[in-house]
Amino acid sequence: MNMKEGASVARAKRTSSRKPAKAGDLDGCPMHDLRRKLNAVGLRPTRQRLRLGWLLFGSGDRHVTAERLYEEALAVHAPISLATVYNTLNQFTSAGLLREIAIDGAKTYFDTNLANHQHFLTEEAHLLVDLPQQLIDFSQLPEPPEGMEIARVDVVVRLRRKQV
Amino acid sequence: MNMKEGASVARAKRTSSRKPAKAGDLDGCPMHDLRRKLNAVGLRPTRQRLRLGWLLFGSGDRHVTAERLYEEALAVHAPISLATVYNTLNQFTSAGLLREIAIDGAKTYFDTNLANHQHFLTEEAHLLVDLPQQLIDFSQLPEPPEGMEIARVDVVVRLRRKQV
DNA sequence: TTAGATGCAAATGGTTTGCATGCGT
DNA sequence: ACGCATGCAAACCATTTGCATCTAA
Repeated sequence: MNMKEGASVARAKRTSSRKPAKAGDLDGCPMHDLRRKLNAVGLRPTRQRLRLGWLLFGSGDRHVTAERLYEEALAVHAPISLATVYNTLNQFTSAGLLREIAIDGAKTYFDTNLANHQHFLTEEAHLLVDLPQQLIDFSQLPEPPEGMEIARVDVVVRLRRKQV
Repeated sequence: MNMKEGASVARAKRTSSRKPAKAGDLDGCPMHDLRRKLNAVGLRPTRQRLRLGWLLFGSGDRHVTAERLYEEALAVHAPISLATVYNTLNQFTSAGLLREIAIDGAKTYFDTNLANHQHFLTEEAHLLVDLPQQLIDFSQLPEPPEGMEIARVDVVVRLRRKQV
């Protein structure tokens, strides 16, 4: 069973070049990483979760809404129900694979970048971009009330078109 | 016309004592301030707007949802339609009397504190509290992209019950 | 008198859920 | 085969809107 993974391993044999290619290949294989990632958090690697995972984690950091991801899946002929997109995003989030971003208003964004960072938000386009640097000096966070601790700090820098 | 403002000017003549008790009456009078506040932004001081304004601005800084405000109005026997609460909150906000707070998830909060400040958010209770101090060193805000400027920076410090 | 405000109910839009069917193990 | 996962449609919930009625100026 699972010929595909076998095949991928077989083909993984390249030899030359500086990068530790051989072993790296498997680790670098998106699909393989994905299966591992899902297994690690106890989610079965189903067709739909792999599709979405591929879209989400396939290339750099992303900020997506459920709707957007749904459209992308359609676009690459990987149909999936919108409800499943929502369910999957929520599962990924509570499994710690994604992070929900605090934006007021209607839509919820999901971020594949789990590191501590902040965002630019352009108000019209509703486009989110990671901030290049840390804005907060966490050493001066205020004391939380008795019995509470700081779970996390959300920062959104709202941009508007410059008035001339 | 506008006898009321005339009257206020007349009575505003206070002379003695540190705590201008008697005269303070008018300036301190919530209803009077409210009418002035509404006039200043071009909103007619209707019964409903005065009711809500009284609840909102009557005592210190507040963080409310539309639903909550609606219940409060009922509680003080100042009935008002929920739709009107929403409309009024939005009007107050675009008039600059309130500020919308960026919280992810369902509900929208409105803040009577217009000064630049940040918030604690307790995750279960969904209770918002002003932070006592500025967290951000605004001198180190990153350059916004070409043609954009920073409209504002939202900060939410999420609290959770301390794990023992 | 009349433009603007209100209330109700219906519409909206994002998200969730119930349940029958499908699929991974 | 078993149990979790999926898809669809209906349910949900906060918020908005259309329209007839009311009210402040």
